[in-house]
Amino acid sequence: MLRFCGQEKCSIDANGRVKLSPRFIEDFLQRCGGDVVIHSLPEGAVAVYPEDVYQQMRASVGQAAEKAGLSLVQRRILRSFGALSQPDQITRQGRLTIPQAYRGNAELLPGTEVYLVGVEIGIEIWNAQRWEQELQDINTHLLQKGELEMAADLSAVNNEGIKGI
Amino acid sequence: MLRFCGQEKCSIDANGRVKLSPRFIEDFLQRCGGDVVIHSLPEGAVAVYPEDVYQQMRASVGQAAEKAGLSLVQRRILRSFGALSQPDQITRQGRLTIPQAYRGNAELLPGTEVYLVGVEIGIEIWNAQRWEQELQDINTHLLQKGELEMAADLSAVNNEGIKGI
DNA sequence: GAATAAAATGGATTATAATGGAATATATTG
DNA sequence: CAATATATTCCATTATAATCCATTTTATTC
Repeated sequence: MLRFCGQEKCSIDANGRVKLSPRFIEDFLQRCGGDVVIHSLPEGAVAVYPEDVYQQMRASVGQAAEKAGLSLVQRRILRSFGALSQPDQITRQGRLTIPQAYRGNAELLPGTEVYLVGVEIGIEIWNAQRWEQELQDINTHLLQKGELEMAADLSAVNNEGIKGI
Repeated sequence: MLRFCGQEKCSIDANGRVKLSPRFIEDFLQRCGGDVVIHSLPEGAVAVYPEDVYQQMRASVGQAAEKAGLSLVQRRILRSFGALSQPDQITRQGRLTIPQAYRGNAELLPGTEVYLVGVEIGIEIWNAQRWEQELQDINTHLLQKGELEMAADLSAVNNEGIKGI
């Protein structure tokens, strides 16, 4: 079954909350009972992951916590995870409060238009304008990659001859 | 479960105390009953660790006590832990007094705006302005890293050619 | 060593913000 | 077009944060 996909446009209420679409609510309830982790992304948006998904992501980066604190570098790593992530709850009405501290960087202040974007392992919340820009950037990148692939296909003829076709 | 994470903005009261957020209070009570160690960080902030976390960090530096007095390096390590750390208590109202001696270096004088920052193994208390700078530095670094990864994705096409066709 | 002054502590009060629920408006479906 | 479902707004309640004040402790001075 396909989870956490599609996009929905909606707005942030006066208290800094978003109401999720029924599909996303269902996805989160089934996956984690509504216990999620909000993560502030450097590209200017926030991600919402089921708690265990976040734990997995976090663990893959490593860094046994207690050894840290000794070096400036390790403290910065801890900060970048600790400060930029925090637990949250999807209420029984399907609402989610965006943490105060993350609103500025993501431009998600009360009243703004946003997109809820499915990213397969969770969702992301984007300022509407920014999301439209991001979509464009993604497209540009994919097109560039496509061009490079076509070029590589041609140059392969010189180097190896044709295998596949 | 996720502990010691997120950020909260608040201010230092007239007597040099901060009131922790309920989440941090809970984290400390569960972890150590409110017995913490304050450590003055060279980057200009103070860290608050549960006592046992601090002990572990301290232990990982080595059995300095026996070797003490033998080398300048050892003596300096002892000093940096001895002089720059001291025990403290989170009161039953969730307040924490910032030791006089550490207020200057961290710019945490009575009346100033601060951030309480979760760092997974404890929290850090930052002067608000300084923290905003630090966050920006962290974000810039993460963004740069991201850009490099995107570039690598493109150049991978050249190296591998097309496999699929 | 006693008295005074300064500071620190703990509690309580007030103001502000977050929360949950319900009602209304809008969109979607049959 | 009617009925249902979903989104948005509003309001009452609760929780939280900041402020103030009385008490205790510590330091200083005579």
